[in-house]
Amino acid sequence: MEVSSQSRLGPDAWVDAAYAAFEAGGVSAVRIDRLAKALKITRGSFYWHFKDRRALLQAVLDRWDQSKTEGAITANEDAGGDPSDRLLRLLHTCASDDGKLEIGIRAWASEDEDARQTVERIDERRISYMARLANAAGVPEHVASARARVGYLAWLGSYSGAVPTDVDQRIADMDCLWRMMLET
Amino acid sequence: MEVSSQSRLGPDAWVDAAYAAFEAGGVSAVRIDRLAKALKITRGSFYWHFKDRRALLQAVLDRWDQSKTEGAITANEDAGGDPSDRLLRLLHTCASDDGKLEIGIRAWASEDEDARQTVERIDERRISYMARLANAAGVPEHVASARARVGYLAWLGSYSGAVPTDVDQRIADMDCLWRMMLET
DNA sequence: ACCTGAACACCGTTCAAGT
DNA sequence: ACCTGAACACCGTTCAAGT
Repeated sequence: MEVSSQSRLGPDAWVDAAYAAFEAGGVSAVRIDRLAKALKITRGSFYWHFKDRRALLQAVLDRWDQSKTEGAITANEDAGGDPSDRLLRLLHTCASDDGKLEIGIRAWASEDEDARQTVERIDERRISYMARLANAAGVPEHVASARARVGYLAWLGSYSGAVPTDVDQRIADMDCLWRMMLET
Repeated sequence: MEVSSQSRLGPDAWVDAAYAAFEAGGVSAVRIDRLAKALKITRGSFYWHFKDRRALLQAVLDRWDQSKTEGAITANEDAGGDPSDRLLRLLHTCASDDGKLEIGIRAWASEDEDARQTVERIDERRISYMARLANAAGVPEHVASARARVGYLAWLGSYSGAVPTDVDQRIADMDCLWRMMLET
Protein backbone atom coordinates (compact mmCIF):
# COMPACT_ATOMS: atom_id res chain seq x y z
CA MET A 1 0.00 0.00 0.00
CA GLU A 2 2.43 2.65 -1.09
CA VAL A 3 2.28 5.48 -3.55
CA SER A 4 2.68 4.03 -7.02
CA SER A 5 5.84 5.83 -8.02
CA GLN A 6 7.30 2.75 -9.70
CA SER A 7 9.51 3.42 -12.65
CA ARG A 8 8.07 0.30 -14.29
CA LEU A 9 4.41 0.28 -15.33
CA GLY A 10 1.81 -2.26 -14.28
CA PRO A 11 -1.14 -3.38 -16.44
CA ASP A 12 -3.37 -0.97 -14.49
CA ALA A 13 -1.64 2.06 -15.96
CA TRP A 14 -2.48 0.78 -19.44
CA VAL A 15 -6.09 0.05 -18.52
CA ASP A 16 -6.49 3.50 -16.92
CA ALA A 17 -5.21 5.17 -20.05
CA ALA A 18 -7.27 2.94 -22.32
CA TYR A 19 -10.46 3.53 -20.32
CA ALA A 20 -10.01 7.28 -20.55
CA ALA A 21 -9.26 7.12 -24.27
CA PHE A 22 -12.27 4.88 -24.84
CA GLU A 23 -14.57 7.25 -22.97
CA ALA A 24 -13.30 10.19 -24.98
CA GLY A 25 -13.25 8.72 -28.46
CA GLY A 26 -14.59 5.17 -28.61
CA VAL A 27 -12.81 1.99 -29.67
CA SER A 28 -10.83 3.58 -32.45
CA ALA A 29 -9.26 6.00 -29.97
CA VAL A 30 -7.68 3.12 -28.08
CA ARG A 31 -4.35 2.95 -29.97
CA ILE A 32 -1.39 1.19 -28.37
CA ASP A 33 0.79 3.65 -30.16
CA ARG A 34 -0.81 6.76 -28.69
CA LEU A 35 -1.24 5.31 -25.22
CA ALA A 36 2.46 4.43 -25.22
CA LYS A 37 3.38 7.99 -26.12
CA ALA A 38 1.11 9.34 -23.39
CA LEU A 39 2.67 6.93 -20.89
CA LYS A 40 6.14 7.84 -22.16
CA ILE A 41 7.09 4.29 -22.90
CA THR A 42 7.70 2.27 -26.07
CA ARG A 43 4.81 0.37 -27.59
CA GLY A 44 6.80 -2.83 -27.54
CA SER A 45 6.58 -2.96 -23.74
CA PHE A 46 2.80 -3.14 -23.96
CA TYR A 47 3.12 -6.75 -25.08
CA TRP A 48 4.74 -7.75 -21.84
CA HIS A 49 1.49 -6.95 -20.01
CA PHE A 50 -1.13 -7.88 -22.58
CA LYS A 51 -1.44 -10.46 -25.28
CA ASP A 52 -2.71 -7.90 -27.77
CA ARG A 53 -4.97 -4.88 -28.22
CA ARG A 54 -8.06 -7.06 -27.83
CA ALA A 55 -6.98 -8.10 -24.34
CA LEU A 56 -6.70 -4.46 -23.37
CA LEU A 57 -10.19 -3.72 -24.66
CA GLN A 58 -11.43 -6.76 -22.75
CA ALA A 59 -9.97 -5.27 -19.57
CA VAL A 60 -11.79 -2.01 -20.28
CA LEU A 61 -15.02 -3.98 -20.72
CA ASP A 62 -14.51 -5.72 -17.37
CA ARG A 63 -13.93 -2.45 -15.59
CA TRP A 64 -17.04 -0.99 -17.19
CA ASP A 65 -19.06 -4.02 -16.06
CA GLN A 66 -17.92 -3.56 -12.48
CA SER A 67 -18.69 0.14 -12.31
CA LYS A 68 -21.83 0.38 -14.42
CA THR A 69 -23.57 -2.88 -13.63
CA GLU A 70 -22.52 -4.61 -10.44
CA GLY A 71 -21.53 -1.32 -8.80
CA ALA A 72 -24.68 0.46 -9.88
CA ILE A 73 -26.94 -2.34 -8.65
CA THR A 74 -25.20 -2.53 -5.29
CA ALA A 75 -25.35 1.26 -4.87
CA ASN A 76 -29.03 1.30 -5.72
CA GLU A 77 -29.81 -1.45 -3.23
CA ASP A 78 -27.78 0.27 -0.50
CA ALA A 79 -29.70 3.51 -1.03
CA GLY A 80 -32.87 1.79 0.26
CA GLY A 81 -36.53 2.67 -0.33
CA ASP A 82 -39.42 0.43 -1.34
CA PRO A 83 -39.22 -1.49 -4.66
CA SER A 84 -41.14 1.17 -6.60
CA ASP A 85 -38.77 3.91 -5.38
CA ARG A 86 -35.75 1.77 -6.14
CA LEU A 87 -36.93 1.20 -9.68
CA LEU A 88 -37.58 4.88 -10.34
CA ARG A 89 -34.18 5.81 -8.90
CA LEU A 90 -32.49 3.17 -11.03
CA LEU A 91 -34.18 4.43 -14.19
CA HIS A 92 -33.15 7.97 -13.38
CA THR A 93 -29.57 6.82 -12.86
CA CYS A 94 -29.74 5.12 -16.25
CA ALA A 95 -31.18 8.18 -17.93
CA SER A 96 -28.46 10.35 -16.44
CA ASP A 97 -25.67 8.30 -17.95
CA ASP A 98 -24.14 10.15 -20.88
CA GLY A 99 -23.86 6.85 -22.71
CA LYS A 100 -20.32 7.43 -23.93
CA LEU A 101 -19.12 4.04 -22.76
CA GLU A 102 -22.48 2.38 -23.39
CA ILE A 103 -22.20 3.37 -27.06
CA GLY A 104 -18.52 2.66 -27.45
CA ILE A 105 -18.67 -0.75 -25.83
CA ARG A 106 -21.54 -1.82 -28.07
CA ALA A 107 -19.87 -0.48 -31.19
CA TRP A 108 -16.92 -2.66 -30.31
CA ALA A 109 -19.12 -5.62 -29.39
CA SER A 110 -20.64 -5.46 -32.86
CA GLU A 111 -17.25 -6.49 -34.23
CA ASP A 112 -16.01 -8.86 -31.53
CA GLU A 113 -17.88 -12.04 -30.72
CA ASP A 114 -16.46 -12.48 -27.19
CA ALA A 115 -17.32 -8.91 -26.28
CA ARG A 116 -20.81 -9.38 -27.73
CA GLN A 117 -21.39 -12.32 -25.41
CA THR A 118 -20.15 -10.44 -22.38
CA VAL A 119 -22.41 -7.50 -23.17
CA GLU A 120 -25.34 -9.85 -23.65
CA ARG A 121 -24.75 -11.33 -20.19
CA ILE A 122 -24.58 -7.84 -18.70
CA ASP A 123 -27.83 -6.86 -20.40
CA GLU A 124 -29.54 -9.95 -19.01
CA ARG A 125 -28.24 -9.18 -15.53
CA ARG A 126 -29.64 -5.66 -15.69
CA ILE A 127 -32.99 -6.70 -17.10
CA SER A 128 -33.50 -9.36 -14.46
CA TYR A 129 -32.73 -6.84 -11.71
CA MET A 130 -35.31 -4.43 -13.14
CA ALA A 131 -37.84 -7.23 -13.47
CA ARG A 132 -37.25 -8.26 -9.86
CA LEU A 133 -37.95 -4.71 -8.65
CA ALA A 134 -41.13 -4.42 -10.74
CA ASN A 135 -42.28 -7.79 -9.50
CA ALA A 136 -41.61 -6.80 -5.87
CA ALA A 137 -43.63 -3.64 -6.54
CA GLY A 138 -46.66 -5.76 -7.30
CA VAL A 139 -46.48 -6.53 -11.01
CA PRO A 140 -47.05 -10.23 -11.83
CA GLU A 141 -43.78 -11.95 -12.61
CA HIS A 142 -43.98 -12.60 -16.33
CA VAL A 143 -45.59 -9.24 -17.05
CA ALA A 144 -42.77 -7.63 -15.07
CA SER A 145 -40.22 -9.51 -17.17
CA ALA A 146 -41.72 -8.46 -20.49
CA ARG A 147 -41.96 -4.84 -19.47
CA ALA A 148 -38.49 -4.77 -17.98
CA ARG A 149 -37.20 -6.13 -21.26
CA VAL A 150 -39.02 -3.61 -23.43
CA GLY A 151 -38.16 -0.80 -21.07
CA TYR A 152 -34.50 -1.70 -21.03
CA LEU A 153 -34.37 -2.01 -24.81
CA ALA A 154 -35.98 1.39 -25.17
CA TRP A 155 -33.33 2.84 -22.86
CA LEU A 156 -30.60 1.14 -24.87
CA GLY A 157 -32.19 2.37 -28.06
CA SER A 158 -31.97 5.92 -26.78
CA TYR A 159 -28.23 5.58 -27.28
CA SER A 160 -28.50 2.88 -29.91
CA GLY A 161 -25.98 0.10 -29.31
CA ALA A 162 -25.51 -3.42 -30.74
CA VAL A 163 -26.76 -6.68 -29.23
CA PRO A 164 -28.51 -8.84 -31.79
CA THR A 165 -31.46 -10.92 -30.64
CA ASP A 166 -33.20 -13.48 -32.78
CA VAL A 167 -36.01 -12.79 -35.23
CA ASP A 168 -38.75 -14.59 -33.28
CA GLN A 169 -37.96 -12.66 -30.13
CA ARG A 170 -38.06 -9.38 -31.99
CA ILE A 171 -41.32 -10.24 -33.70
CA ALA A 172 -42.85 -10.99 -30.31
CA ASP A 173 -41.55 -7.63 -29.06
CA MET A 174 -43.12 -5.90 -32.00
CA ASP A 175 -46.52 -7.54 -31.47
CA CYS A 176 -46.42 -6.43 -27.88
CA LEU A 177 -45.49 -2.89 -28.84
CA TRP A 178 -48.07 -2.83 -31.54
CA ARG A 179 -50.85 -3.59 -29.04
CA MET A 180 -49.46 -0.98 -26.66
CA MET A 181 -49.37 1.56 -29.43
CA LEU A 182 -52.90 0.96 -30.61
CA GLU A 183 -54.83 0.66 -27.37
CA THR A 184 -56.57 3.85 -26.36
CA MET B 1 -28.27 1.77 -70.61
CA GLU B 2 -25.72 -0.83 -71.58
CA VAL B 3 -24.04 -3.71 -69.86
CA SER B 4 -21.37 -2.29 -67.58
CA SER B 5 -18.40 -4.03 -69.08
CA GLN B 6 -16.21 -0.94 -68.88
CA SER B 7 -12.57 -1.59 -68.30
CA ARG B 8 -12.50 1.51 -66.10
CA LEU B 9 -14.41 1.51 -62.83
CA GLY B 10 -17.07 4.00 -61.79
CA PRO B 11 -17.77 5.06 -58.19
CA ASP B 12 -20.67 2.59 -58.11
CA ALA B 13 -18.36 -0.40 -58.26
CA TRP B 14 -16.61 0.88 -55.14
CA VAL B 15 -19.89 1.52 -53.34
CA ASP B 16 -21.18 -1.94 -54.28
CA ALA B 17 -18.07 -3.56 -52.87
CA ALA B 18 -18.06 -1.34 -49.78
CA TYR B 19 -21.73 -2.04 -49.08
CA ALA B 20 -21.16 -5.77 -49.25
CA ALA B 21 -18.07 -5.56 -47.03
CA PHE B 22 -19.94 -3.39 -44.55
CA GLU B 23 -22.82 -5.83 -44.35
CA ALA B 24 -20.45 -8.72 -43.77
CA GLY B 25 -18.06 -7.20 -41.27
CA GLY B 26 -19.03 -3.69 -40.21
CA VAL B 27 -17.10 -0.44 -40.62
CA SER B 28 -13.72 -1.96 -39.96
CA ALA B 29 -14.19 -4.37 -42.85
CA VAL B 30 -14.42 -1.49 -45.29
CA ARG B 31 -10.72 -1.22 -46.22
CA ILE B 32 -9.71 0.60 -49.41
CA ASP B 33 -6.84 -1.81 -49.61
CA ARG B 34 -8.92 -4.97 -49.59
CA LEU B 35 -11.64 -3.56 -51.82
CA ALA B 36 -8.97 -2.59 -54.34
CA LYS B 37 -7.60 -6.12 -54.33
CA ALA B 38 -11.10 -7.55 -54.79
CA LEU B 39 -11.72 -5.12 -57.66
CA LYS B 40 -8.32 -5.94 -59.11
CA ILE B 41 -7.19 -2.38 -59.21
CA THR B 42 -4.63 -0.31 -57.30
CA ARG B 43 -5.74 1.54 -54.18
CA GLY B 44 -4.38 4.80 -55.57
CA SER B 45 -7.14 4.89 -58.17
CA PHE B 46 -9.76 4.98 -55.43
CA TYR B 47 -8.85 8.59 -54.79
CA TRP B 48 -9.90 9.60 -58.26
CA HIS B 49 -13.51 8.71 -57.37
CA PHE B 50 -13.67 9.62 -53.70
CA LYS B 51 -12.10 12.23 -51.50
CA ASP B 52 -11.28 9.66 -48.82
CA ARG B 53 -12.55 6.58 -46.98
CA ARG B 54 -15.12 8.67 -45.13
CA ALA B 55 -16.72 9.72 -48.41
CA LEU B 56 -17.10 6.07 -49.35
CA LEU B 57 -18.76 5.26 -46.03
CA GLN B 58 -21.03 8.25 -46.54
CA ALA B 59 -22.11 6.76 -49.88
CA VAL B 60 -22.86 3.46 -48.15
CA LEU B 61 -24.97 5.34 -45.61
CA ASP B 62 -26.92 7.08 -48.37
CA ARG B 63 -27.65 3.82 -50.11
CA TRP B 64 -28.78 2.27 -46.84
CA ASP B 65 -31.10 5.24 -46.25
CA GLN B 66 -32.68 4.78 -49.66
CA SER B 67 -33.26 1.06 -49.29
CA LYS B 68 -34.11 0.76 -45.60
CA THR B 69 -36.01 3.97 -44.97
CA GLU B 70 -37.46 5.68 -48.03
CA GLY B 71 -37.74 2.41 -49.92
CA ALA B 72 -39.28 0.55 -47.00
CA ILE B 73 -41.84 3.27 -46.35
CA THR B 74 -42.87 3.47 -49.99
CA ALA B 75 -43.15 -0.31 -50.23
CA ASN B 76 -45.26 -0.46 -47.10
CA GLU B 77 -47.62 2.23 -48.37
CA ASP B 78 -47.92 0.56 -51.75
CA ALA B 79 -48.88 -2.73 -50.09
CA GLY B 80 -52.08 -1.08 -48.86
CA GLY B 81 -54.38 -2.07 -45.98
CA ASP B 82 -55.86 0.10 -43.25
CA PRO B 83 -53.52 2.06 -40.93
CA SER B 84 -53.55 -0.63 -38.24
CA ASP B 85 -52.56 -3.32 -40.76
CA ARG B 86 -49.87 -1.11 -42.24
CA LEU B 87 -48.35 -0.52 -38.84
CA LEU B 88 -48.28 -4.20 -37.96
CA ARG B 89 -46.74 -5.08 -41.31
CA LEU B 90 -44.15 -2.36 -40.88
CA LEU B 91 -43.19 -3.65 -37.43
CA HIS B 92 -42.89 -7.16 -38.76
CA THR B 93 -40.65 -5.91 -41.55
CA CYS B 94 -38.51 -4.19 -38.93
CA ALA B 95 -38.35 -7.27 -36.75
CA SER B 96 -37.31 -9.38 -39.71
CA ASP B 97 -34.29 -7.22 -40.48
CA ASP B 98 -31.15 -8.99 -39.39
CA GLY B 99 -29.76 -5.67 -38.20
CA LYS B 100 -26.33 -6.14 -39.72
CA LEU B 101 -26.34 -2.74 -41.38
CA GLU B 102 -28.40 -1.16 -38.62
CA ILE B 103 -25.68 -2.11 -36.12
CA GLY B 104 -22.74 -1.28 -38.35
CA ILE B 105 -24.04 2.09 -39.40
CA ARG B 106 -24.64 3.10 -35.79
CA ALA B 107 -21.26 1.85 -34.67
CA TRP B 108 -19.74 4.09 -37.30
CA ALA B 109 -22.06 6.99 -36.44
CA SER B 110 -20.81 6.83 -32.87
CA GLU B 111 -17.44 7.97 -34.19
CA ASP B 112 -18.43 10.32 -36.97
CA GLU B 113 -20.44 13.45 -36.27
CA ASP B 114 -21.83 13.89 -39.80
CA ALA B 115 -22.97 10.28 -39.92
CA ARG B 116 -24.55 10.67 -36.48
CA GLN B 117 -26.64 13.58 -37.74
CA THR B 118 -27.74 11.70 -40.84
CA VAL B 119 -28.77 8.70 -38.74
CA GLU B 120 -30.67 10.99 -36.37
CA ARG B 121 -32.62 12.46 -39.29
CA ILE B 122 -33.42 8.95 -40.53
CA ASP B 123 -34.63 7.90 -37.08
CA GLU B 124 -36.92 10.92 -36.91
CA ARG B 125 -38.29 10.15 -40.35
CA ARG B 126 -39.11 6.59 -39.33
CA ILE B 127 -40.64 7.56 -36.00
CA SER B 128 -42.89 10.18 -37.56
CA TYR B 129 -44.10 7.65 -40.12
CA MET B 130 -44.95 5.18 -37.34
CA ALA B 131 -46.66 7.93 -35.36
CA ARG B 132 -48.72 8.93 -38.38
CA LEU B 133 -49.95 5.34 -38.82
CA ALA B 134 -50.85 5.00 -35.14
CA ASN B 135 -52.64 8.33 -35.24
CA ALA B 136 -54.59 7.32 -38.36
CA ALA B 137 -55.51 4.12 -36.53
CA GLY B 138 -57.29 6.19 -33.88
CA VAL B 139 -54.65 6.99 -31.27
CA PRO B 140 -54.61 10.68 -30.26
CA GLU B 141 -51.72 12.50 -31.93
CA HIS B 142 -49.36 13.18 -29.05
CA VAL B 143 -49.95 9.79 -27.45
CA ALA B 144 -49.18 8.23 -30.82
CA SER B 145 -45.94 10.20 -31.02
CA ALA B 146 -44.76 9.18 -27.57
CA ARG B 147 -45.54 5.52 -28.17
CA ALA B 148 -43.99 5.51 -31.63
CA ARG B 149 -40.85 6.94 -30.09
CA VAL B 150 -40.65 4.42 -27.26
CA GLY B 151 -41.56 1.60 -29.59
CA TYR B 152 -38.93 2.58 -32.11
CA LEU B 153 -36.28 2.92 -29.43
CA ALA B 154 -37.12 -0.49 -28.10
CA TRP B 155 -36.71 -1.91 -31.60
CA LEU B 156 -33.39 -0.12 -31.98
CA GLY B 157 -32.34 -1.35 -28.58
CA SER B 158 -32.96 -4.90 -29.70
CA TYR B 159 -29.88 -4.49 -31.87
CA SER B 160 -28.37 -1.77 -29.71
CA GLY B 161 -27.00 1.02 -31.87
CA ALA B 162 -25.72 4.54 -31.07
CA VAL B 163 -27.72 7.77 -31.31
CA PRO B 164 -27.31 9.96 -28.23
CA THR B 165 -30.34 11.95 -27.07
CA ASP B 166 -30.24 14.49 -24.29
CA VAL B 167 -30.63 13.75 -20.59
CA ASP B 168 -34.01 15.47 -20.16
CA GLN B 169 -35.52 13.52 -23.01
CA ARG B 170 -34.24 10.27 -21.59
CA ILE B 171 -35.52 11.07 -18.11
CA ALA B 172 -38.95 11.77 -19.58
CA ASP B 173 -38.78 8.43 -21.41
CA MET B 174 -37.91 6.68 -18.19
CA ASP B 175 -40.79 8.26 -16.27
CA CYS B 176 -43.13 7.11 -18.98
CA LEU B 177 -41.72 3.61 -18.94
CA TRP B 178 -41.79 3.51 -15.19
CA ARG B 179 -45.54 4.16 -15.16
CA MET B 180 -46.06 1.59 -17.87
CA MET B 181 -44.04 -0.94 -15.90
CA LEU B 182 -45.86 -0.39 -12.65
CA GLU B 183 -49.50 -0.17 -13.74
CA THR B 184 -51.37 -3.39 -13.33
C1' DA C 1 -10.64 11.04 -67.74
C1' DC C 2 -8.87 7.38 -65.15
C1' DC C 3 -5.12 4.47 -63.56
C1' DT C 4 -0.25 2.96 -61.83
C1' DG C 5 3.66 2.81 -58.70
C1' DA C 6 6.30 4.56 -55.42
C1' DA C 7 6.50 7.00 -51.33
C1' DC C 8 5.19 8.28 -46.62
C1' DA C 9 2.63 7.97 -42.22
C1' DC C 10 0.26 5.45 -38.69
C1' DC C 11 0.01 1.70 -35.95
C1' DG C 12 -0.33 -3.49 -34.45
C1' DT C 13 2.80 -7.21 -33.47
C1' DT C 14 7.19 -9.81 -32.83
C1' DC C 15 11.56 -10.52 -31.03
C1' DA C 16 16.48 -10.41 -29.90
C1' DA C 17 18.93 -7.78 -26.89
C1' DG C 18 19.42 -4.96 -22.94
C1' DT C 19 18.88 -3.77 -17.52
C1' DA D 1 10.80 -9.09 -14.45
C1' DC D 2 10.22 -5.39 -17.52
C1' DC D 3 11.79 -2.44 -21.23
C1' DT D 4 14.09 -0.84 -25.83
C1' DG D 5 14.80 -0.64 -30.79
C1' DA D 6 14.49 -2.39 -34.99
C1' DA D 7 11.86 -4.86 -38.09
C1' DC D 8 7.72 -6.21 -40.64
C1' DA D 9 2.82 -5.97 -42.07
C1' DC D 10 -1.35 -3.54 -43.02
C1' DC D 11 -3.46 0.16 -44.82
C1' DG D 12 -4.85 5.34 -45.63
C1' DT D 13 -3.32 9.13 -48.45
C1' DT D 14 -0.65 11.82 -51.91
C1' DC D 15 1.27 12.61 -56.24
C1' DA D 16 4.09 12.58 -60.40
C1' DA D 17 3.83 9.98 -64.30
C1' DG D 18 1.52 7.18 -67.57
C1' DT D 19 -2.58 5.91 -71.12
